[in-house]
Amino acid sequence: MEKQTVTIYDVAREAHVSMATVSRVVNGNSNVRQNTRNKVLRVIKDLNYHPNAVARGLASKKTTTVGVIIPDVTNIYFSELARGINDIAEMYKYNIILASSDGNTEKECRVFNSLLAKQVDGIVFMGRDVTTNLRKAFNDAKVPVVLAGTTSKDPVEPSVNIDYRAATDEAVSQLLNNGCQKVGLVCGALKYSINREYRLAGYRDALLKKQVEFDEHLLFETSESYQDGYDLAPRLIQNGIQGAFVSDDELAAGILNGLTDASVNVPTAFQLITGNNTKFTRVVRPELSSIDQPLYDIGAVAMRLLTKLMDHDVVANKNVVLAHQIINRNSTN
Amino acid sequence: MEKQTVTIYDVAREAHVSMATVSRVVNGNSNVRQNTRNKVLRVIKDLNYHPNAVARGLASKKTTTVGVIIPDVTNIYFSELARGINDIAEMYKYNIILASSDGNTEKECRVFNSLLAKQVDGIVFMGRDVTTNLRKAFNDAKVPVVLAGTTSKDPVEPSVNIDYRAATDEAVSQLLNNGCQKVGLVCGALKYSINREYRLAGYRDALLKKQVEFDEHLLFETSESYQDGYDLAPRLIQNGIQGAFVSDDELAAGILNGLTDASVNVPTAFQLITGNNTKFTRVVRPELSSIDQPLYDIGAVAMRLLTKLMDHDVVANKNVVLAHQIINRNSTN
DNA sequence: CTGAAAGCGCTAACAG
DNA sequence: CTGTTAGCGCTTTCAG
Repeated sequence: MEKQTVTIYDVAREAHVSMATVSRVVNGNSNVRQNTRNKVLRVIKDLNYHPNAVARGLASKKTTTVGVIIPDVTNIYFSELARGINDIAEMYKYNIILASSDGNTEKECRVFNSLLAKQVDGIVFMGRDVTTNLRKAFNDAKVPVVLAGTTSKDPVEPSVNIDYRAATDEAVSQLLNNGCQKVGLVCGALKYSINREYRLAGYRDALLKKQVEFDEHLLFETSESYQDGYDLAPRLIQNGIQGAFVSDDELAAGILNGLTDASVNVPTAFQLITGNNTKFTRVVRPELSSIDQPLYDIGAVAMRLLTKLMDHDVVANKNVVLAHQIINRNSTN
Repeated sequence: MEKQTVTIYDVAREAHVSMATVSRVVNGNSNVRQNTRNKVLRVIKDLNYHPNAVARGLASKKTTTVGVIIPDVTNIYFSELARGINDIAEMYKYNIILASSDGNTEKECRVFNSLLAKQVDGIVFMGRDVTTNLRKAFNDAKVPVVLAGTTSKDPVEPSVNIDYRAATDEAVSQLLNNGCQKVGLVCGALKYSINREYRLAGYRDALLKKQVEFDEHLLFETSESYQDGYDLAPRLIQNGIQGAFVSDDELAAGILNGLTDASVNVPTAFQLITGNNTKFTRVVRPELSSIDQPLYDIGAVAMRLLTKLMDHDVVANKNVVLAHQIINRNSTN
């Protein structure tokens, strides 16, 4: 006893009008007499008609669906971005096809193409970099792509970020000013432009201003997990560092706890500033000072930018830079 | 200079075969001579043909897309489930349309219907309960729905969970056995069946076994946020409790820190067991003892179950209950 | 303001 | 093994 799907044709027949008219009222086209509209609306309700978005997509060549590529949903940095993206997408009546990339560059390309196959109207990309292959795919696509919280070597694609370089500079400068003789930079793989072109550069900027020479032993490249941070703590101490800027909050939490467990007091003996100001900064003790990135807003603005691009609106600035600040809690003096 | 989309028809023409044949090779149908197949494959590559999933969806009435309803992506409990769902969906070549509900019952219904409009082949629902309206919508839908990490009053829809009642019972029993005279239950709104029908029932089970009388002053209904937990800590102390089972990890983290800041030592003066064993349990100090829910697996199994349902496979048990355990860390003796 | 008709790009019998 | 032929359910000119 399969319930027969009721189509626009059924409605048209029952309402004694044409499919075109039904289509018009469904789509809110004003060119329909009020009387006719009401009649159709009634039949729609009676028949419990629901437009088929797939058919609509095929006919109109617009799916009102956007693709969102995310490295890992369980990473709070990305999920905060995703929430901003989601809320604005919803506001503009777009659905989201979420695709995980695992931060795997090959998979990024694969899911990107699968998103295109689904005829999404646009794509928001989150990742740690944009590889040459991926950039090529972006260019070949006939739908707009915007990067959210994601940098690349050159800012050729539309994007929304904070100024990571300046932010890192500020954080490191503060540490230096706070009396740390040696300040470390702990961050993810330098093969990623976010770390190499922005954070490392900002770190060097700060050093330069203080006329402190760059020492590669104070640069710690690691994966950004709690455990990695915890394990790294002893090495930090051995290197005679009194402070560090850490790219990721979970990583920083690990370092903090590792330090504490090694009886190194934070912030007395070691100061820490982390990079994302996620929930983790407030859960640990002492609470972590952090660069405050407006993650939700970055996602939201990125999605808003995408809607403009999809509507072929003119956008003055395709590379939005949102404001950041440093929030001092108890891991700094 | 819009690039013209190349269709199956273009491929057919260039390869001197029919659309049907092209369709066959694209879909891996074996009924094609190797020679023909190669010829078509070459043309596909030459023309850079990519099948249009929307057209395919309309023609075949299957979109290879599933809907996933989630209260909040930034909630680690749900995002861990989502990861399991995602990975298995990927394995079975399904895309995911992610829809946020904000835990809002009315919105749950709305997004459910919008998912159906998109012609998803099935839906995984995450939430804190299944309202009557929603259940009605589930029943009226002609695609399968499975609940992941989500309970309801009666287990009528397919679902994957742990035995929350037994788990709560165990946790509370342990607290009682550990010498806590008064054990509190701190959980989210009792209007949700997960709290009322399962956690509270489990709490009572434990009490009964120890012949401890139920005291409603030891039951704390609250929203599940870090701050709420922090603010709740003083009240817990005032009520003369020496231990509590807490439904949510962020909530528990707040309580823990609130207790610590009020100079109440955990676990000496107060023991805590939390419910989800997420990252938060290991980031705080002392580390939190917890019920260990296999969140990833719950999501994964739910998605696997959905694939079976979508394929109309026979499934023996539509209400899967996965094993849990209690992990003792440093918030219990 | 309304209707007729031609697709959108693909799958799925059915024939051969 | 391959081709023909209908649609899938809807939008969209184009007439009127």
